[in-house]
Amino acid sequence: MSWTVGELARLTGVTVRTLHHYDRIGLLRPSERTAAGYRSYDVRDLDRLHQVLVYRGLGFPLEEVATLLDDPDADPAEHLRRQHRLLRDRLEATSAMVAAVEKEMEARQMGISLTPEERFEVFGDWLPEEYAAEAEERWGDTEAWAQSQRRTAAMSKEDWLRVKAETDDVEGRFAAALGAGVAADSAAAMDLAEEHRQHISRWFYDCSPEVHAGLGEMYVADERFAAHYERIAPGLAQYVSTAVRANAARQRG
Amino acid sequence: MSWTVGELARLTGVTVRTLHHYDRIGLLRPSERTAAGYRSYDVRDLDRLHQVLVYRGLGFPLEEVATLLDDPDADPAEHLRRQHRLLRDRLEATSAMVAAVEKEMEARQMGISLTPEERFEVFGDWLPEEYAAEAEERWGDTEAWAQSQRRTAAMSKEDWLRVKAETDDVEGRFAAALGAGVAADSAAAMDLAEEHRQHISRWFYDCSPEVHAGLGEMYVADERFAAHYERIAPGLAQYVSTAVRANAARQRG
DNA sequence: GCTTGACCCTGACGCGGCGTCAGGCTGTTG
DNA sequence: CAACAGCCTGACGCCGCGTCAGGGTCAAGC
Repeated sequence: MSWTVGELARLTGVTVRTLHHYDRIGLLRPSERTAAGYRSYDVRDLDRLHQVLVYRGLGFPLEEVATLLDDPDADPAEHLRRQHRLLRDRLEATSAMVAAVEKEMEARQMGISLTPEERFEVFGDWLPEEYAAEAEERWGDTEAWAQSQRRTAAMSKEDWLRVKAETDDVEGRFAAALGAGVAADSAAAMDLAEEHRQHISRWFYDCSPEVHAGLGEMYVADERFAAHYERIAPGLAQYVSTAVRANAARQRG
Repeated sequence: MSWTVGELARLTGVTVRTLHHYDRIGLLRPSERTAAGYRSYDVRDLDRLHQVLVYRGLGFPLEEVATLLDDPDADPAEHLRRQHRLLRDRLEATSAMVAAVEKEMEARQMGISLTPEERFEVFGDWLPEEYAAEAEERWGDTEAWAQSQRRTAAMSKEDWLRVKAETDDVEGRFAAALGAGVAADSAAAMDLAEEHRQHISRWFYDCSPEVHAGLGEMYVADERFAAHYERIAPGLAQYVSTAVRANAARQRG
């Protein structure tokens, strides 16, 4: 059994133009041509196309796909293992994004009683603790988010203003410590971190030192957190992150 | 707080060139310029960039991203909902691909005692039942795959040759029936389907009519199955699929 | 006050991965 | 043998940037 371009295209969901292109660049040459010059693809070509499409779907440039598939040292099983690994990475990344979007949605619902102007007035632009549950999920214990939901749902606008004031206070003192050259892993900085942890525990959810350390990692790893702190003072994201993790180690040790 | 191009680029992981581009095409204009003409991005720009990157990551062309974000009727919550939906779709698609690759790997392991040449000699190019577990997963009852693993692991090369001969026989008679104009939902075709089902049950795993019907769906929906049958005779994938499902209905009823 | 080096600007060209004609040959069906 | 679907080979275009080139800006250190 063999196929013409059009048939293969329909079978695999790509366009005829794409197959022409792959022929031209040498990525997938039909194993035969008819007397009239028609491309004729056989089953090996189909197999190869399948591999090409997986790699392409994973974002590889076509030239690299060609070198991968033409490598005589790479057996089919190796391709499968590689593809499996890459697909799982992608799966993880996507579910992280899904979780992040869900948290954003929930955060919005949470603040539903406030008008956009009020929210902006209260939070400046962004309240990092809203995203804490993202860390939670990564470090287990998903009960915390529900807890946070319950507590914050019951909070009045005045409560929110107090939260905001406390947050500003701690963050301001972090920034001051950074500016004064206080080491991020000094006792003073760790005390601030501990205050920060208790602030979260009081207003949002039980924030164990372990969970707090997880948050600390996110303060530099997650662009939104990083941006929040960098906006207050350059280098603050790294500084708070270090202090928080040092404090967590101290609490544990 | 505001940022220069370079700072925003580092913060968000895009390149300066990309930000220039987005400015040029009007997708993300910095809300200010310094006296010297430097771009100055504020927090709203950061927010917008965030949205842009999510949509871009989902594969939207930039122009469409712009219209989405500039639509005055679409509030932020709607964007979040849309993004959530799309991300979940992608998640589903990716995990389907992961499952497919895993099945391929397991199938390879199953045939590990045969050299590639022998495998090719025995199977032609591809044995559809190897992939049955993919259907299994979709219709529950994952015990079947393990059963298949146990049985096939104990099979000799001679057994495989018998399997291959039986498979060819049934498929050949399906093709003949198709060629002879026998209706796919006729009793004769259903008898062939029943034979096919028992063939699977004998050699691989208990294949209930329900599971068989699931396989039947896959024979047209999955390009690899479809290709296998189309290679024997054009239209055979649809034919076998219909016969198998008709037989399943008959067995149930 | 001047240099140095990092950063910013605006063109302009190029490239990957095709989409989309155009102009012409092939092959099956009635 | 006509018609129509499907094949062929150019060739041009588009998107989303990468990558120079040529030149201004700004903070730091001498």
